[in-house]
Amino acid sequence: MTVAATQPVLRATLEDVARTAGVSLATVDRVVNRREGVRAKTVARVEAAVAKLGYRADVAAARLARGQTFRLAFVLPTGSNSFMTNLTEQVQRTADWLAGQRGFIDILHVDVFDPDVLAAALENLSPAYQGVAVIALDHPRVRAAIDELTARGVAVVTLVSDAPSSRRRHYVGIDNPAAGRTAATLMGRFLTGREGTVAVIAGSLSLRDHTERQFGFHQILSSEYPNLLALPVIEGRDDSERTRELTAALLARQANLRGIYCCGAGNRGIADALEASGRAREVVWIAHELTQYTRRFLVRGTLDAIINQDPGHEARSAARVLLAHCSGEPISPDQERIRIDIFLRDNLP
Amino acid sequence: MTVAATQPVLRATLEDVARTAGVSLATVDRVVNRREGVRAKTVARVEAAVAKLGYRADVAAARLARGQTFRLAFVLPTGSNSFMTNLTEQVQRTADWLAGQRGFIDILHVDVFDPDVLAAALENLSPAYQGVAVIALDHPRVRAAIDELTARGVAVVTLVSDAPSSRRRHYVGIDNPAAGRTAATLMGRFLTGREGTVAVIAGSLSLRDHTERQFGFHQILSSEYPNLLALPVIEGRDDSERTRELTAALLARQANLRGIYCCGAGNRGIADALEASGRAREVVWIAHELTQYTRRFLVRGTLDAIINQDPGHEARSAARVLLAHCSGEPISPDQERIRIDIFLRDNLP
DNA sequence: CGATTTTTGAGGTACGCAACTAAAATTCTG
DNA sequence: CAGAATTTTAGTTGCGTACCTCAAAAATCG
Repeated sequence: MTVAATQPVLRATLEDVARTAGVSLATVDRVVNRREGVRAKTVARVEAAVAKLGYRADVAAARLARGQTFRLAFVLPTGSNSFMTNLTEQVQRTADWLAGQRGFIDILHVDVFDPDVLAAALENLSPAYQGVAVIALDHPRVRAAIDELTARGVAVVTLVSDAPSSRRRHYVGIDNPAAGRTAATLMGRFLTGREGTVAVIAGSLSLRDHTERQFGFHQILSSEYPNLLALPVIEGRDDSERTRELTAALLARQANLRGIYCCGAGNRGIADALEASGRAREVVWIAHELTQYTRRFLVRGTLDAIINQDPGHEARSAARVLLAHCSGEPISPDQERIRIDIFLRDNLP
Repeated sequence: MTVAATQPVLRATLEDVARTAGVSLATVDRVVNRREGVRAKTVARVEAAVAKLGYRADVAAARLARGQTFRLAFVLPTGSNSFMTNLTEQVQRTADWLAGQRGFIDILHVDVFDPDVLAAALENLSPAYQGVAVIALDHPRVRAAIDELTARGVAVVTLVSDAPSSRRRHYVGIDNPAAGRTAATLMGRFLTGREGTVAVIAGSLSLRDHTERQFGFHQILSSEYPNLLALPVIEGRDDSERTRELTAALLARQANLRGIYCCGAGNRGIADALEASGRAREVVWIAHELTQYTRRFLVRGTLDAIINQDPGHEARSAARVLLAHCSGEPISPDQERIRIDIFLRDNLP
């Protein structure tokens, strides 16, 4: 049996470092916090002592001493679908957690789908916020609003939906073209050896994430699965009833429909239409976001796979990134990358 | 635009609560930390003040004041495969992070596959540790060692591989039968409409996680996909060369082999054999754990899907759970559940 | 060399909480 | 009802760090 990395039971403090380096506490403080006014020679002595003792600042003590607090704003959509409801709940949880860490999150409900309303909300944001997470729209006015916030020194991250050309510091969300490609691969492989058409249903073509998913989906489907023909995109406007009607019409019209990829919301409508048609088992249906409804459809076998982004991860990641930016700490891109989850009936959490 | 949950910019402190309740700091402390020796009437007064001011303890200050440190041991396998190497690295990272939080992790390298060696390591563990994470074996002696640690007041969590009948406090890892079922569903659906045999390659039948995966795999394959016949399990002993030979023999023997499910390690051997046979594209291969090798095979198209458990999540989760147990805090099961990831070429992180 | 600048030391305060001791208030006992 | 026993409360200290001031020491310069 070998033991690695055995650490001292008692952690070294700043004072220990000062003693072993033969300097005062103030000097150690200057070196550790990279303040100026210390000779290179002394710096080296102190750093040697730090290395020797394995000194690491106690984050609890540091935070307490610094005493800074953070105010963050999360701009989320009003009302809206199950995914957004979940996201809001997760942001609320994150807020509860952050409250113990000197961070405060205010949730602002805005009609994020109207660029003018969203931009106005960002423009009129209280200057009390050091960080903002926003479900963005890739629209000139919104971009301008984000850029202005950034210029004012406010850290901005986009959440779920990006505005890539803006000066936001970070995007917290999945790679949507890749999500679309993932859906296409699943669709193609689940339909190996079968010929026919595949329908693509989006919420709206003006939503960047939806168009990106479609793009990825079409890219793979057309290049890898020539047996499947993608039909023109249907806009369901994320509305269940409208989506149900459109799906029902589609099923009536397309006898050789083999699959449906829904890259937006309104899944309840698709389930209704599919189950009413009696072709639920035969048609491969792939949708986005794990919700109470999609979960049920998946278990029942109507839905074949769910592409998911974890709203809990997204909320926590956004908060972590904003906090890191506010306190000048680095972030580890690895841990903040939001994964594209695939859920089948068998690996549901 | 509506704003929710606006919080005070300045957080209320214990002193604020004491002032508004008209009692001393010490009394508030007793109430908040549920110590005895406070009249019911006073308790009510304090709690009213807490509620009114929205008081939340500052975790940084609390940790500092408490001043307790934690020592955790992670018992990991010596040498071993890519997954275990990744896991070790992630545990090391977690240790670095914890060092700033008054927690110390020692990594103990042990031959975890030998029940006697593992049990002995656990039995001889220094009493300095308040928590232990161990890649367990479900073996009487190991169980007994875990139970004794628990009896001694040490928090034990099993990592990756469980010992369900022991008194471990928690299992940090995936649901292995579900992982096997997930693999079977992917296999079955990728092979829709084709008939033939499917090989199952395990590391060793004495490893609980491997047998559980097989169980789940067979369960679904036999009930849902009668077109596919599972061959008797091959033991590759997690060794690439041995696995290569076995796979090559298998390919030579079974002309109608349609799929390979490898629920252990040794994937490099499978890739070699498959690619040498020229049937890499035709045979559906599903494996576990995303490593530098499996990633390459997936991108190349030799491997069709990876079932993964995130070692970073597992390391952090184990540390969080142990810490929570040590300081008597509750854990949120939701966040600590390790997901079964499915990776295709398109959603690789 | 003295004057000036740079570097260092010593000491202090504050952060918000936990844990301890001592004192006050209450209840109980004879 | 006094005095002891007990419960309840107040007051204090210390955790490890950040940040500040002021003076002393050292180095640099003209």
